[in-house]
Amino acid sequence: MSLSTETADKPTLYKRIRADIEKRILTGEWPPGHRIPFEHELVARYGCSRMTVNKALSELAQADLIERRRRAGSFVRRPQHQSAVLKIADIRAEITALGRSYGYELIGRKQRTATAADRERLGVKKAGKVVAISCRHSADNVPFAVEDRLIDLSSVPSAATADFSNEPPGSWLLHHVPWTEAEHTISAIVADDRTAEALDIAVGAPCLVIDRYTWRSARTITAVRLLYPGDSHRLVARFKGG
Amino acid sequence: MSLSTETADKPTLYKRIRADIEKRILTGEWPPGHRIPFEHELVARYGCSRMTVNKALSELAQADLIERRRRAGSFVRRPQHQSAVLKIADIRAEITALGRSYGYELIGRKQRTATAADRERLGVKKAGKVVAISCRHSADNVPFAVEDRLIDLSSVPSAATADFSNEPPGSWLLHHVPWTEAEHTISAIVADDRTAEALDIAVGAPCLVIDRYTWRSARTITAVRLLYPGDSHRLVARFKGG
DNA sequence: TTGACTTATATGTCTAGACATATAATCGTA
DNA sequence: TACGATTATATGTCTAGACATATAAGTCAA
Repeated sequence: MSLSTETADKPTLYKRIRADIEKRILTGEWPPGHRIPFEHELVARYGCSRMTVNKALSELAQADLIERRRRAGSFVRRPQHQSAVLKIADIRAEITALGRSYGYELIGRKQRTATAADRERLGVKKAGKVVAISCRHSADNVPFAVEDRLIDLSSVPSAATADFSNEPPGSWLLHHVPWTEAEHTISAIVADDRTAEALDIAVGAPCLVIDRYTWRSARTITAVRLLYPGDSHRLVARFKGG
Repeated sequence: MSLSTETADKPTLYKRIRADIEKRILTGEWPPGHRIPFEHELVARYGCSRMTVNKALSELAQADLIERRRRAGSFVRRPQHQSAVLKIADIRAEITALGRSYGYELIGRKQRTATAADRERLGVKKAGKVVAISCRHSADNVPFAVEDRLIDLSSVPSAATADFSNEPPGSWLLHHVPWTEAEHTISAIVADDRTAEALDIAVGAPCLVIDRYTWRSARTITAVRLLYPGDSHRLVARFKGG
């Protein structure tokens, strides 16, 4: 029964409708399972055409905030705790975003025909050429992470001639390879001798491990393992894309 | 210049337009930065009204696959490696999904007026009542994770009388608290005496830590710390909602 | 009570227009 | 050459209709 709807505000009408509904869901006023007013009711309430409220509701459905069922109506969805948005920034961007100076150091780079271990790591069957890169990222001259990467040259031939001595391979790939899919696996290990030395931490200290496997339409691009000192690094994942 | 567009297929037209464009982006045929045909060109190609192609493009924009710029056109976006969807399942669901038997054991439960440490952990200023719960999850009778949780009773009064001796608090909250927001922080530690005993691992073994902080519209609900054996547990995050 | 059939209805998709608005491009001027 | 004003244009939003379709709800018979 609220009025104050006919005076046009700054945001567009469908956005206002969407925001109104979103607010009621987020505050808990309309709990999961609650039926949202029918389109024709919203049309009457906001004094607009059905296409306008339809656009608002469609976007809420696309964002998984509501569920639409023919003939039944639209309903608030139960929160899906099991998915969260994990921000895994490009390391250079991550460090500079923290206001710290970024340092990069190429430790080793080898080009070879893929070994059995390489093939398994990349998930490919054929034995093609690969580049193996190992490097270290630092923040304010303190080791931040060590990276151990394999690039499949049959998918990214230009990586054969790319110069990784100044640019980290992650940044290079981001700029040279089109849209990709990726899978991240996160685990924890304790530092062995080599890792401890590279990260300048004690042997046996905890490390956070990110294994990222990247492909594009069933074609492997790269596999990378990142090791962070576990007590100083944090990965933050936030539910609902905040 | 391809025809075969006037014979109606099973999917609706706008979905077909969206799928056509998505495919070209995913295969790399249209790389990041590439300008997608103008709406009026797509209108001509598909022989439909502008609203139809607009709906297709709007959804692609909402999914961050393309970027739309007034007067300039629509462009393929650069892949955003820095965000991935992390599936953090309810532990019971996670274990049963693996086909293993789920075991739950309440270790301790205390109700108290929030201490300074509790208040800091929950991010609240006022000293209200809280419930502190400690429990253990197991899979096939092997320790899977230990949980240490704080619930703010001023936000969730019904938790005061809830019985957590058989139902894990995470599952209970999922069913009793409306839509929430959450932030996850992931780190690594080495097991101390108490943790090692609870998880049946060696002292000094790596552990993956998830700290989850949950709230609803600026109101704190719960803070939980989950400890997993780091060498046996893996968190999988997949880019682009696979 | 149960199952099969019918009907009402809310959403799903689409059209052929309209005006608004941000901005890339162009043109003109200092 | 550099800067400011103008213009053209692609997207952004919206309307008042239309028909399609899945399905909840009601109806009727076995």
